[in-house]
Amino acid sequence: MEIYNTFTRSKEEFIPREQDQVSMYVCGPTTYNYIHLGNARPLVFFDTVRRYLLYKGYKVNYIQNFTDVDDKIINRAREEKMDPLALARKYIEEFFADSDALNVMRANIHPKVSEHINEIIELIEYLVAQGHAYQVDGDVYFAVRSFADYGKLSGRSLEDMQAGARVEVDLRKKDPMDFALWKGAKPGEPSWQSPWGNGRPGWHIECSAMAHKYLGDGFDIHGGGYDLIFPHHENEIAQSEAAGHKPFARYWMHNGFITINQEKMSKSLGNFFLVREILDKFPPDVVRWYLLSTHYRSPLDFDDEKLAVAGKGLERIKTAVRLLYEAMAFPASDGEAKTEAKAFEERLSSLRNEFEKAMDDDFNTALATSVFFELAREVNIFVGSAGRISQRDKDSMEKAHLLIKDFNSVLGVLRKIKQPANFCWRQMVQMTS
RNA sequence: GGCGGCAUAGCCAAGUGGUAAGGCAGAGGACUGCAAAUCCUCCAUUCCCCAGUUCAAAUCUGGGUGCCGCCUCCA
Repeated sequence: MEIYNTFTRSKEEFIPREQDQVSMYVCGPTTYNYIHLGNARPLVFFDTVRRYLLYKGYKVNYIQNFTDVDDKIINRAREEKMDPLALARKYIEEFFADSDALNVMRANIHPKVSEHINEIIELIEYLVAQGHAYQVDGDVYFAVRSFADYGKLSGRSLEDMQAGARVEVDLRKKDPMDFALWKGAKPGEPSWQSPWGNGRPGWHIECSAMAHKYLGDGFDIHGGGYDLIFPHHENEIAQSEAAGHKPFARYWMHNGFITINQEKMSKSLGNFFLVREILDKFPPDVVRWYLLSTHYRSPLDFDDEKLAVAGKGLERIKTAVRLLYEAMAFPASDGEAKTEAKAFEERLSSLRNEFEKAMDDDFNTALATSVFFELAREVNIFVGSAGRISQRDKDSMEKAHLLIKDFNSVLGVLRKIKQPANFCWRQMVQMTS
C-alpha cells in the first residue's frame, strides 16, 4: 500500500509503526459554528482511510480533536452572550449530528483542548526550559530560529517567508514568525492558571500535546486539509520535535479543497455551504458518494447539479443491490447452476483485486467507486440472465453480496440497503420462466 | 515577491513510458402491455500549446498559455 506523503512529496510504501496497528490523528474543527462542506471532505475521506485500514485487518487508533478554546469561539460567544465553553459544547454536539449523518465513524478518542490544559502546560514548560520558547509578558512564544528544521513540511525557509510577510510585526517577538504557545488572559476570556499567569493555549500546541498523549512519538498518519500544512502542521512539528518527540508523525496526508465555481470554499470568503443545508436537499449517502468520487488530493467543485449527478450514480449501485436481494429472496429451484456462475465468481474476485489495488494506491476512491459500478453491472447481468435460480446460483449471489458489503464497509455509502419490500411480481415471473 | 498544484470527450473523472477506465448526458437496439429498471452497441486517432528525449509519451524534459491554492484564521 502506498500513501502520498506531503512531507516527501511522493508516494511511499506504507509501513505502520506497529505491525498490526495504525495510529492516526486527524485535525478536527474549531467548534464555533455548524460544519460546512469543506469540513466534511476530510471527515469523510479520513474516515474512509480508516475503514480501508480496518478492511485490511489493521487495528486503527483514530484520534480527532476538538478545538474548543479559541479566539473565534470567544468572539462568537460574546455575540451570542453565551459562555464560550458552553458554545463550543453545543457545536460539538452539532458536529456529531452532521458527521453521524454522513456515516462517519466516531474516533476512538475525541480529545478537547479544555480537558488537556495540564498536558499543554507541561509541554510548553519543557520547550521553555530547552530554550525553544520564551515568555513575553503573559504570553509564551515558540522561537522558530531555535528549530533548524522549521519549514521542512511546507517546503519553505524562514527567509522565503520574510519576503512576503503580511502580518503586522509584534516587536516583542524575537522573530516575526514566532508563534504563540500560550496567550495571557484578557478580561472575560476563559483562562487557566499557568507558570506564566492566567491564560489559554495557542492554537497549534494542542495537537502536539494531545497527539503525543494518545499516540506517542512517530505515530503513523497525520491528516487534515491542505491549508493546515502551513502554519498549523509546520508548527506542530516544530513544537513536538523540538521537545524531543521525534519524529512527530510519519505520513502526512492532506486533502484538497472543495471549491465553488473553482474557488476555494472558505469561511473568510463567505462562499460556504453548511452540511445541514445540503442535507436538506440531498440524502447523506449521496453527499458521501460525491465526496469520494474524486481523488482526495484534487479540488472538488460543488454545486447542486453535481450532487444530483452523484445521486444518479449511487442509484445505479443501489438498484443492483436491490435486484440482487430480490433474486436471493426467491426460493431456489432444483437443477443446475447458471452456466455463467463460474465466470461470474471469477469476475467477482478480480473486481475485489481491482478495488484493493485502487485503494492501495494512495486511497484512490475515485477508481474504487468505478469498480463498484462494474460490480453493479456484473450483478445486474447475472441476476437478469434467464433461467431458474438454483441453490448453486444463490451461492454465487451470496459471494456477490459479500463483496458488496466489503466495498461498502470501506466506502460507507449504503447505510441501509433496502430489503425487497416492494417485491416486483413481474421479475418473479421472469425469473421462473 | 517566495512556494506549490492543476489543465483528459457536452459535463464529472481515473490513468506517471506501451498505444485513452468508469459515471452522467446523448444516439441506436434488446426486453417490456406502456413506463421504469436492466442488458448490448455507438459516443476523445487523442489527452491546453510548442519543441525535445525515446522504438514508443496523456504520461519524461524544456519553454509558453490558462486556472487554482499556500505564504493571515480557515478542512
